[in-house]
Amino acid sequence: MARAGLAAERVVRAGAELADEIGFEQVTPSELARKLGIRTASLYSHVKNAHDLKTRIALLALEELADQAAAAIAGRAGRDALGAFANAYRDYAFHHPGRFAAARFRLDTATAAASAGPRHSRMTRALLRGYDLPELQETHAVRLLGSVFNGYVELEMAGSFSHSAPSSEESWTEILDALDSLLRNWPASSS
Amino acid sequence: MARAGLAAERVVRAGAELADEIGFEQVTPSELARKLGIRTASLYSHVKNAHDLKTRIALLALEELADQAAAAIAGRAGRDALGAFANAYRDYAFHHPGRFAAARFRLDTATAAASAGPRHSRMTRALLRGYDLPELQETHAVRLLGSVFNGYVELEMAGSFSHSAPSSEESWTEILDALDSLLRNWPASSS
DNA sequence: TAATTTGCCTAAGCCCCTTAGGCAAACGTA
DNA sequence: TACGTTTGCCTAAGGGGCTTAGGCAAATTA
Repeated sequence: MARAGLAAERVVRAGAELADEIGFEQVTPSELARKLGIRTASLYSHVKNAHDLKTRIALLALEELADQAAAAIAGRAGRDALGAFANAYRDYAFHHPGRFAAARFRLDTATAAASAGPRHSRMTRALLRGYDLPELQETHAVRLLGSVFNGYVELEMAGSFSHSAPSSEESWTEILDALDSLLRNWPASSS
Repeated sequence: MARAGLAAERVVRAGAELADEIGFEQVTPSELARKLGIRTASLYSHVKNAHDLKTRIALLALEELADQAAAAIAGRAGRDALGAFANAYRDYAFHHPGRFAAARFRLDTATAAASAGPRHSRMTRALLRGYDLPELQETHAVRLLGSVFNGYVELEMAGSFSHSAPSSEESWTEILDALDSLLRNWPASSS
């Protein structure tokens, strides 16, 4: 019999492409159907509804992003790994803005737990093992890095850094240097 | 004559409340009309369209946020000011999640330039004057702080930190300590 | 008081999301 | 090869949201 699932995956993949073309927010059943050259109603054999479509695109993006980040840090450590890891995020956002936005789509708890999300934290933890952080501080550092990567890329893509000198490129490098320095000299907890 | 503008402002204010109640994304002309007890079409005397409505709510939120941040740093310096400033953002997001999301709404260049956005950067710069950063590094630090505040609050509100120990509260304090430490020991540029 | 403006209304068009039910082609199996 | 099943798409239709056009009564100003 014709295998179900394959077609659904093609649809989701087309949705991801569409997201990069017109923005994740603008990805809707009708728009995707237009891209695929079929009637909107026909999409509902492959996807439950608009929310389900966005969720699947988000899951795809999270996987891709995790794969690229994993490849980036393989065989590296310290500032080298930090830069490669951070650039994996930033480059992915640059090349796939719609997918990157999708990766930030709010998933419900169960879906998030089954997604590649946890892989991202584990990789960040692995990255930090190259630094000598007090164990209790590691989670704080994970959260800081996640905040900076997400926050910086979001602001950059919103154009916040493009209307003033110095270039975003330069700030990015300096910020990575600063984070590297911070991780080497993490302050003792005051509490 | 009956003054125009007042009514529009009431409408926008109601829109901001609605955003806090149901989420900024869900704020639409029809939903707002329901809240106000009028017909959807009647809103169009006060607001140009759905996008205009969201833009106005965003501008309102940016102003409010800037006001609160300004009040928070008044008379403070160093780690004290850093904490007060950062908490102003985080508290605002906590008390007004919809408005906070609105403040991150993508404005077109002209609107953004006329918004309270630039005030935010100026305040961040003022904050940094309490630290002895090389002048060329100041912009990088501004961008770092913006990234961390935006990124952390977004991840926190998405629930990313609520399913694992330690508490987000604790991470927040430690991260502020870490940033304070970093600003006091900003690494010399390698380039 | 008279003219004007405001704020809301109904009507209507267009598009989107979603469900229901049908049909032809493709596929696996005998 | 021939049959039955599954798949992938279709049309039809309901419900709702966004938006424009045109009208009317109350409030405001002069």
